[in-house]
Amino acid sequence: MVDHQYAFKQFTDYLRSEGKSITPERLDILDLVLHEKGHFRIEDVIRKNDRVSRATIYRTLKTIEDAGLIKYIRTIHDEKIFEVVKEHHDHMICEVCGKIIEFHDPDLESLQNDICASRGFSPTRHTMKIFGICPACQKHRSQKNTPE
Amino acid sequence: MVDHQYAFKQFTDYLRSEGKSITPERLDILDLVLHEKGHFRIEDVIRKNDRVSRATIYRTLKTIEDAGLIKYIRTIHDEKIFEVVKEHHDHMICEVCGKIIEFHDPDLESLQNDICASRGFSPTRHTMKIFGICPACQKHRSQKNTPE
DNA sequence: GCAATAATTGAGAATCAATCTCAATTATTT
DNA sequence: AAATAATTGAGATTGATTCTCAATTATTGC
Ligand SMILES: [Mn+2]
Ligand SMILES: [Mn+2]
Ligand SMILES: [Zn+2]
Ligand SMILES: [Zn+2]
Repeated sequence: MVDHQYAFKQFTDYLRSEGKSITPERLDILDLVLHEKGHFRIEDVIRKNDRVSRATIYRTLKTIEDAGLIKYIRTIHDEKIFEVVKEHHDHMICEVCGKIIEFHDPDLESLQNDICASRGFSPTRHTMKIFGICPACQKHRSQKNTPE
Repeated sequence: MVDHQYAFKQFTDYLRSEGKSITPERLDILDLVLHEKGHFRIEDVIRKNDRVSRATIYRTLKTIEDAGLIKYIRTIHDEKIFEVVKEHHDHMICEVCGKIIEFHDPDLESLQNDICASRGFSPTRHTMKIFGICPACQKHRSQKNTPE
């Protein structure tokens, strides 16, 4: 998981370095976000919070993103899905149930860097999403299709 | 590039197989799209066409996408960018000038498949985007930063 | 080819997430 | 604590995309 105290320090350091104020609204949203398990949508944050306005939630999520503490991916239906930034990883997304599986492969990462180097491209970050069918959904399917 | 005649056949076959009509509007949009070089936006299609309505353009781009003839990626600014589907490839996207560089690496592809196999995930497709700085923009930067 | 039937189209309305406005409030600085 | 600067909230606005439905066009079966 993520060390909340460290995340708060990161965030307040970022705010100070940018000349931005440290407000209860910003700290509340960060706190809420840190308590989310896995992936979440903006509407989740709006729903779970009755104190901070919609406008400030949008503004603050962008600020937290700029601080490097959250990021988002897009589902197969093009929905924005946020997550707290941990170690770098990529995603497998099930096209049947929508489940998101995180993975990390050092060989993949270094191969990507090699490919960039060979083309003179200087990479800063990447996203990779593999769409397909997760193990659980494969089981369901094979059961349904099994003749009696 | 892409064989236009073959693309039209693919599209009309798809339409027939789905019980959809073959209309001048649909063929016009496909023709326009096939003549686009590289990547294009919906607004480009709307601008370049004065015959077909906006609503039909949206509907038809989705239909052409469903037929597997175009797909889209998202830029760093989250804009939808379409392209005609050719051989599979991935993208490097310059964060300075927005340039999109296509690449394909067989080792990368097979490594991805291995990773999926090891986790019991059955992949159907993937997208990978590497953000960074393209060779041209690196030159500009080093020139600007060079002391006189 | 022609009538009957089914699908598509276009113009504008509607939707909806995201952004903007600006006066009131709150944080920061001195 | 006062002065200054930044932020917030409520609601308006935007803008891309989708929807509506009557008019038009394509398809199907003679
Ligand atoms: Mn993740
Ligand atoms: Mn491409
Ligand atoms: Zn699944
Ligand atoms: Zn560039």
